[in-house]
Amino acid sequence: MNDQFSISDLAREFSITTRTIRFYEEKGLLTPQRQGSSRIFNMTDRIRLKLILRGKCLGFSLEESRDIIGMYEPETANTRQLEVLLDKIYEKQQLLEQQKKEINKMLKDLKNTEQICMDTLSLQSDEAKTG
Amino acid sequence: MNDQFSISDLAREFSITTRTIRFYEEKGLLTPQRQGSSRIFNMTDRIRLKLILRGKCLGFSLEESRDIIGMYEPETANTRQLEVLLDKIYEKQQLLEQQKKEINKMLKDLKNTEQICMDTLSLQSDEAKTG
DNA sequence: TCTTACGTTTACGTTAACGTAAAGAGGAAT
DNA sequence: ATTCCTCTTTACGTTAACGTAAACGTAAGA
Repeated sequence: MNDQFSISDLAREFSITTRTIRFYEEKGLLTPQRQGSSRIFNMTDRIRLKLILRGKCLGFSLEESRDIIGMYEPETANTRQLEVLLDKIYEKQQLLEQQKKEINKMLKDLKNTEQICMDTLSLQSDEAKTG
Repeated sequence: MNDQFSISDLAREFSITTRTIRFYEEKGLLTPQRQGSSRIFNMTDRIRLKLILRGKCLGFSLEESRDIIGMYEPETANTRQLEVLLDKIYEKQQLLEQQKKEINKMLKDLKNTEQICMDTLSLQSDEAKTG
């Protein structure tokens, strides 16, 4: 079945440990089915895991990732919940745009330092020739 | 002097605690001068602190920020160090570009969910009128 | 002179996010 | 039958990044 994953399937695919996956379940971020005592994950679980790891890569806590997951699944929400959700979405969008700005600043600075490094290196190789 | 900051000056400016600043010094990320027993920070310290906090916002550890700081101050490096530094810079650039991609994915998804929310809400308000 | 505000060091406490080890169950292969 | 592999639960351990509290020094202001 294309929609069935064991815990080690997912662990392998995303290069994490099974402990990590169990921990996420413990925290309520994943809710796999059971076959006997073994966990069976489906596509929804897989996507959630992907979101968690993406959030992690961006410096989000698991609690923030929990929010993010909620933002991806608005189907069950009522009007009030949807409004709260929209607010959260706006907020998160602002934060992401801000992060992009910080990244761009850092990239610009790194490019600058890169140039300095290369200039210095080429200067040193010149000195080696003439000195 | 425009280039002198007390610990609480910086704490106030960046909305962090003095404990945090002392902690960064303890870890060797900041190296303020002393006036008696009091710490005196200069512009370099301020910039370093800014870099640390920017890194933090992007999910970097203090050790990674230590690396970043090194990338901003290549003056003292010799040839070998510069080459290592360049490698680190390339690596960090890759990572930052990757982070930007993740952010864009997430922004796209959020925009999508936002639309769904708004559609659902407007649908519900229609139902309220006709129901 | 006393309080208030700021600074110091030392040191134990806390939280998130897992790591790691122990002890065991269930199924497949030799 | 036993070895191997994957799975389970329980539970203590660990690290980063500070928080918090105690106990103290110093200088300004009422």
